[in-house]
Amino acid sequence: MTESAADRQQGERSVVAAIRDAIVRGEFVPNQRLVEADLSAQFTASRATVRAALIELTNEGLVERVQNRGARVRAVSLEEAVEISEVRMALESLCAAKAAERVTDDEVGELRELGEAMRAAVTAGDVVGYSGLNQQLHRRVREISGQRTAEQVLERLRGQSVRHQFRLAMRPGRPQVSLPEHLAIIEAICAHHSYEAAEAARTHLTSVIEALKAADAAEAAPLHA
Amino acid sequence: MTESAADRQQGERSVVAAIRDAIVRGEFVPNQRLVEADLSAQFTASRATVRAALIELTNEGLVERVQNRGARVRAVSLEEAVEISEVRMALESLCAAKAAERVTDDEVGELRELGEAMRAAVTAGDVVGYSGLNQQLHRRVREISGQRTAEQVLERLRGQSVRHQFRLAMRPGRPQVSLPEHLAIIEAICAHHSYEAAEAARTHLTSVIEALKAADAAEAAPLHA
DNA sequence: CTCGACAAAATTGTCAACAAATGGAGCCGA
DNA sequence: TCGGCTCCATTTGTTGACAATTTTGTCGAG
Repeated sequence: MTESAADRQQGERSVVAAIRDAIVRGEFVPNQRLVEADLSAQFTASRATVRAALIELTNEGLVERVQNRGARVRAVSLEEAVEISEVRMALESLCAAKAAERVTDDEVGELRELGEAMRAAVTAGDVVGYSGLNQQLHRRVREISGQRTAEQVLERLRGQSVRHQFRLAMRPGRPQVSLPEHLAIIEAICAHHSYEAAEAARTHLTSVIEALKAADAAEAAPLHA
Repeated sequence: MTESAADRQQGERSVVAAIRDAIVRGEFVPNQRLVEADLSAQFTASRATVRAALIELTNEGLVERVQNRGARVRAVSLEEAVEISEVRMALESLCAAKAAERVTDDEVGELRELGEAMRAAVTAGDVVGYSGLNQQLHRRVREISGQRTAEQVLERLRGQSVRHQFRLAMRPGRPQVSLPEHLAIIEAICAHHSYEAAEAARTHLTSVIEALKAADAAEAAPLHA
């Protein structure tokens, strides 16, 4: 059951992808030990291949490795999630500003469509769909910025915080808060206002950080069910 | 001769360090092919160990790897160096702001001493010493900020751009320009002025970017020797 | 019953050999 | 001479086995 779709292709690349998927999808929970022999059997790859994959995932920040003590799924604390969001704030505002300078007419149309789709998803109460569009928007802005260094860093950080992001998206009322922030980013970029775009990105990430803290506080005191 | 200091210890960790050192020190030049068997012989480690090291260095951005075609030292173009500096601008200003909020009295003394040492090095014309103090300052600011996520990202980027940084430091007149910028960062942090600290960091990195472009343009036209 | 030493099991680190893929040299034919 | 083909040398990808290390379990002394 666990070999969802990635164990038929072989090779290190696919093993990396398979383990990453398992972690991101929550199949492997935080702090779970990742024993090389077990993974080797589960993904029908040699131990060396698994080992290489674990090294790669370690540098992506998804796995923790200690000498002679093996690897485990890295657990990102609230504190770390906030740190990650702060770095994202710095880098996404940079990307938003650059995107506002470089965006083409075609891309303006594309972004506006994305914005409309997001608005529709929120109206329809489609939380999962909105979450996907959300990621799509952030990725597209990074791509348009042409800042590949920032893009790579942000992509890495996304993997680490995806669990917190998902939890956030599920909180009632959250989409209604983030939607106008996203639309503000889109409008600033489409209007080629780089300073405003950066500021809108900052505002959005500040809101994310606040929501992260609030969500954690709420879940730490589950006395209202 | 090439086994400077890292071939007596054994293990993957030391091989990683040894190869990284060789790249950073310029022993391995950009685009040089890194054949696993050769490295294996040079560092007296097995090929598997070398392979693991190359994977790790790939994720650090020092090495490029293509399937079935091996690894080579990654060459960072001027364009990429500028991108890296832009990301550094975003993150170091974040760290400077945080450092200004959290700096202790002891650390204030330490930073001021560092500043004096830098001033002395410039006065004495000790370019290499100044370069070292420079790195020390940037690292210390990152540490004081307590932003470990940003710290890790910046450390990775430093490795990639160290060659460009070094070239910059060697340009005549450069220390005289960057010294006051560094002192401004120090003063803002020591005064607990977070906004000014961030601004000073921005100013400094902007200057770095300008100098990078200028240095490249000058070296592209070497008609004055 | 607790603590420490010792032994056994599990797990990672390392190695050498084999299989597959790539790039180029040389050859053949037009 | 040039284009394309085959074959070969080089290099990477993968596998299984072995060595070193850590952790766990057990036993006995106090």
